[in-house]
Amino acid sequence: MSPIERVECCEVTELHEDVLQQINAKMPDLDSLYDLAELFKIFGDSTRIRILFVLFEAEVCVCDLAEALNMTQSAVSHQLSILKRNKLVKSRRDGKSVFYSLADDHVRTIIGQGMDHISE
Amino acid sequence: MSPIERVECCEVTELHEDVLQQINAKMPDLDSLYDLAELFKIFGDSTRIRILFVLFEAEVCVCDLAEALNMTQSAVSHQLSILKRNKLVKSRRDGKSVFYSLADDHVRTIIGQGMDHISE
DNA sequence: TATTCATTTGAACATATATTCATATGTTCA
DNA sequence: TGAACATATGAATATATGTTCAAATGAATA
Repeated sequence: MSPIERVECCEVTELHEDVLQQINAKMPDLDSLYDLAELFKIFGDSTRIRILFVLFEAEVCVCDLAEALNMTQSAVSHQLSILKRNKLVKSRRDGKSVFYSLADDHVRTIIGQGMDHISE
Repeated sequence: MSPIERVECCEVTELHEDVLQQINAKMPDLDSLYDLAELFKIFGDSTRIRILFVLFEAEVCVCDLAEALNMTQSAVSHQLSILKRNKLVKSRRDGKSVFYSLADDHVRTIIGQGMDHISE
């Protein structure tokens, strides 16, 4: 029988041991938690948020996005590549222009929840 | 009557002008967009995500959190202060210990949506 | 095919942020 | 009151990340 590891904090052992075991049992695996953090990190930048809000309204080309956000086309393109790499937007080339749109409506849901939260 | 500003991109003017006006009309004010990004930024760190998952299960003290996450008490405390400052968790002192818990169930909803997304 | 337009990409830079370390604060109890 | 414990906090450090600049790629067209 393996020795029970001592919990060094709060001068308490068994009680905390119980709680910690229950917590560990329900905790998703570390990979999922990292993925989740990565997902939210994508939404955690105002440029990307603004891009997504534009795409809620219409499919637009890169230069229109730059115009709408009053940013350089390069900066916008960099952020679009992040959004695309994470499958939040998709793109379609039409002649010289590339048009971006939302990959799916999941994005709307997540941002909608966030809006609900900040408007209390 | 003010002159209509020229759109410099894609060699197109009126067509894009239309789209941009429609987009601007529906776009939330910049402050809200910044707040939204700030909110998601909080969730965009795996340490904070792990803390929140622990708090989904139980109200725990700082040293138990440090133990559960295998991190220093100081690092956990710093992250807790961020979560508290943004009203995602609340705290309660009991003797020498300080116990943290979720501020409200909105947090569960947001993280739940995120989990739905990453599990495709 | 040479030119122009739209976009992408890589490197450099500046800024933001997570953790560590040392120390301070707050609480209990002898 | 002094000692021990639990937590908080400030400064320093290392890393991550967003924007800019310059240059490359891709597509249309004269």
